Amino acid sequence: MTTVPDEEMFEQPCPIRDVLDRIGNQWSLLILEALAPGTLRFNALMREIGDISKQMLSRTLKQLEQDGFITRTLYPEVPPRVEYTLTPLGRSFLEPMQQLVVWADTHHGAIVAARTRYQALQE
Amino acid sequence: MTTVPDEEMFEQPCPIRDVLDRIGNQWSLLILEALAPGTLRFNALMREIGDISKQMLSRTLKQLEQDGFITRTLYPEVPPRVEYTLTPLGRSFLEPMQQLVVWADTHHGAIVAARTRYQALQE
DNA sequence: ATCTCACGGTCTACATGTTAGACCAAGTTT
DNA sequence: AAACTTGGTCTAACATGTAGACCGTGAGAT
Repeated sequence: MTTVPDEEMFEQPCPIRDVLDRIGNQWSLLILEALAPGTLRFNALMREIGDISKQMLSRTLKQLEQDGFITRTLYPEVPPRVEYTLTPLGRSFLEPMQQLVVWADTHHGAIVAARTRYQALQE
Repeated sequence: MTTVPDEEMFEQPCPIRDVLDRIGNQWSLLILEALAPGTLRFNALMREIGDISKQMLSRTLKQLEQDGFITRTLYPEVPPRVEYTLTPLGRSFLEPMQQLVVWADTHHGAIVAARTRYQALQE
């Protein structure tokens, strides 16, 4: 399973997989959402998200910067000020993501209901 | 950080968070996508996805079933046959998800370019 | 003048999540 | 009768995520 059988060598960058692996995780999505209203500083982001560790915030921000979703601006003051802002690419991603958020909001009730139903069947 | 300051007690099920925590991960998204064309059996799903472990597939499927995205049908034959199918809820999720896939496909080039640019700035 | 806090991180030890692979029971193929 | 198939579960190794200490500088409180 580490080595893919020769028959299906789709290890060549499948764009969907590549992108989904990056943004398809709680933190990236949440950070992007937090940045949607506007620029935020590191600690402000942390407060906004609430339960992310510094390390994961730092690491995920670095990834998002690498992939061109956000820019990182360091103002060499003291104490240091670092601002994170969505790039046009990042902002363009907000649209499909909003669809997702709307879907989540709309169908949340159905999901909770499904869970309850499932629970009931378990006894 | 374990205990949220009293001021911002949004521990009440934020629907977006709740839903995103579940489907906001590689495997859920990938399984849902694999199931989009139609019903699949356990091992077929594993082959389709390619690099998921049995345990994670099993666990994620159980979650998706709980949340009402898919149904699990066991045919008591031997060897056992188990089929996974999207529910209407699951199918309705495909739409915002497709938007995301289209976005990924469209902007993949830009992301790769951003990575290259970032790499170049590092030396 | 010293004590403490804020800033944006990094580092380390621990906790949790994920993986590969053995194992299961029973029927079908070799 | 030995081996393979099915859909999983279990375990031990490994990868990832967490909390919390720590850093240096400057400002405000004592």
